[in-house]
Amino acid sequence: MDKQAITIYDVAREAKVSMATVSRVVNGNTNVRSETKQRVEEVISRLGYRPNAVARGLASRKTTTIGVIIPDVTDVYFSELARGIDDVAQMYKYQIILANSDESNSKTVEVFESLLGKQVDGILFMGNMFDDNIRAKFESSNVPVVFAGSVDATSTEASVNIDYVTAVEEVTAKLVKNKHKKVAFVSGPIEHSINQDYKLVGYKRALDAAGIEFDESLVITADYDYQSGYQLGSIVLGAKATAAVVVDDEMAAGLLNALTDAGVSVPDDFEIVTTNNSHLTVITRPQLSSITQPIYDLGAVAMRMLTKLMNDEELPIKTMILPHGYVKRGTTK
Amino acid sequence: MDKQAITIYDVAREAKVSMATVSRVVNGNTNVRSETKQRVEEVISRLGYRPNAVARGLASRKTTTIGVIIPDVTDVYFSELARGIDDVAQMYKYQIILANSDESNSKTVEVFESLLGKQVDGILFMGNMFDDNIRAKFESSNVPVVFAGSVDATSTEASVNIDYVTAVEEVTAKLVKNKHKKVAFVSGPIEHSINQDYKLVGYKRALDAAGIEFDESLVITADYDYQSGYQLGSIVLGAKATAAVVVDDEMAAGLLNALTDAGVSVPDDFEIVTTNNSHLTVITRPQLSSITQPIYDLGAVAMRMLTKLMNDEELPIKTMILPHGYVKRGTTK
DNA sequence: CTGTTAGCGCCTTCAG
DNA sequence: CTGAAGGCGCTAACAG
Repeated sequence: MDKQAITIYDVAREAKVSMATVSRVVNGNTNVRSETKQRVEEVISRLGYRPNAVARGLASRKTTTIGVIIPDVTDVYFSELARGIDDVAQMYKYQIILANSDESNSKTVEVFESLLGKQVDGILFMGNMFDDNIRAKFESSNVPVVFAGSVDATSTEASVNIDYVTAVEEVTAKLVKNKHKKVAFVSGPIEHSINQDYKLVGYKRALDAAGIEFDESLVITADYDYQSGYQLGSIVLGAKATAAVVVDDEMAAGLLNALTDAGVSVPDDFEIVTTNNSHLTVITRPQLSSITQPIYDLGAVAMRMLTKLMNDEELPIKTMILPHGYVKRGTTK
Repeated sequence: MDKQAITIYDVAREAKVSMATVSRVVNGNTNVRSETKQRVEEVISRLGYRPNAVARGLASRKTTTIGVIIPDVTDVYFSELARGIDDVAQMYKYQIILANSDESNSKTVEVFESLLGKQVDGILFMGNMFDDNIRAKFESSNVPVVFAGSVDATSTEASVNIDYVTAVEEVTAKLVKNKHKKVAFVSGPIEHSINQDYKLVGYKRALDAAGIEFDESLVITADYDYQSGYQLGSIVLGAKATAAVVVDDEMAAGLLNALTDAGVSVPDDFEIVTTNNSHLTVITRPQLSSITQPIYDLGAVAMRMLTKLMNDEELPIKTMILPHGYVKRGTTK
């Protein structure tokens, strides 16, 4: 009861050619007389021959498989990225091995190693947590890696992102312009490079530009989920903030509902801007104003870059910045 | 610039043993003197040897890789299932090749074939769309397949689900008990077996039990997303329904907001029950009452079943039914 | 245009 | 307990 009943040999015998010829037609090599090619193709479909990708991978040293490291498929932001990745991967005939890392360094190392063992042709990395150990492993491995919707200030890998600094700076400026003196920066774990080295920097720049002094107590962090956001409600209020830039839609939804439940009227008494423009932003009442970013495209472009890298092509630009925007909804005035 | 610098031969030479011995220690074969075993292990870690899974797969005919067919990673229901799958897969040292099908028959066939080509040891299928063609392919393939959170009334594959019929019957009964004569059944595509052969059946049973005649015009279908749900608002109202059982949380959120925006007060003038109890149910205002189901566990158990199948163990029960429940929130009285 | 011949890196009998 | 040898199914020169 083998997975594989018939092999290239069976086809060769049946078509009265050598296995090399069968291999040629299967791989679209043009050096085959169209007559024999047709004969082979006929036998292939008659026998239902399906090339064994494992054997092919061993012989050719290419698996047409890439590894995708994702913090959590369950996160809407990352799953949208993954969708973009998968669509262009399928387009280029690559399969995807997906592995959740939970943003844990040890798990990341583990799945990375196992991906290398599987001889993937490339790796797409999503996540914002790495230590020097991981960075070193990435750089010393011989497979191309590209970061999708994820940044590491000190990494030299290729990546696709938006300009997080400017995006956050812009929305913070909007809030400041609306006369808010105390704008909270509601963030995920501050040790994540994307928060510390990018979004927070944008936030500070806007404050600077407006001559507002940075206040550490307005930087409020928690996990990227609804419950955490909800629990932050009282903390944000306690800090006397009257507006907030939130780095995650789930958190923003939680914060919004907490404020509403506490009798704070949004946007009249408090304004909120979130960053990912996921479908959540439209489900909450009022709907969430948000930075917009082409999440799907981030994934798609990253995958496209990876195909080039795997094809030993040079990348004109290693760090790709896609355009962002802003959509005003009900949580801002 | 090979992916694989050092092979089993290198280790063998360095440790002054044959490659067979190295293979034995790598595979945990006990027939190795502990002394030589240690020597080999020392060399392995010193050289940083990492077994080539592709070569191993070719030689052993096992890839420790499974295929996961998912309608759309972006869907919260399925991504939660996928998370359960991945977690126990990692536990059993299996890798996952993920492929989106978009519930399209042609795409499903395509990814299924490509998964077989990759010599996966098993396949986990999520989705509710299949024609006889796919069914036949599943059944004639030599790799085990299990359905996770997905049903096909005429399939003989192993599967893990909840009792959709009863679950929907129960909540419909609740609504009927609240004096509603016209309860809408808001469904995804009715050609999906899960809707047609399960949930709709439960809905009808509850009606029957209450002596209410089934009214075709109260079966309202659309796509499984927020926008579709929102657009259904006027249709549901047009059908004079005063309550609805909705088969998808995104749709339910859309319907809820549409009704609210139309000035219909939920739950006073209209009651809604949804089915997946995803985090969306808690974000909407009022919060959505919902059937509860152990989505993560559905995936986890399905993966566990698959490991048994791949291990040629018999399954005591082919169709696993996990318990469901109900949580009352703000959209019901 | 087609066939022959080596491997790819590892597992797995079969001897010893 | 250990080594030798033959594949697994396919690709990739190399001849012809």
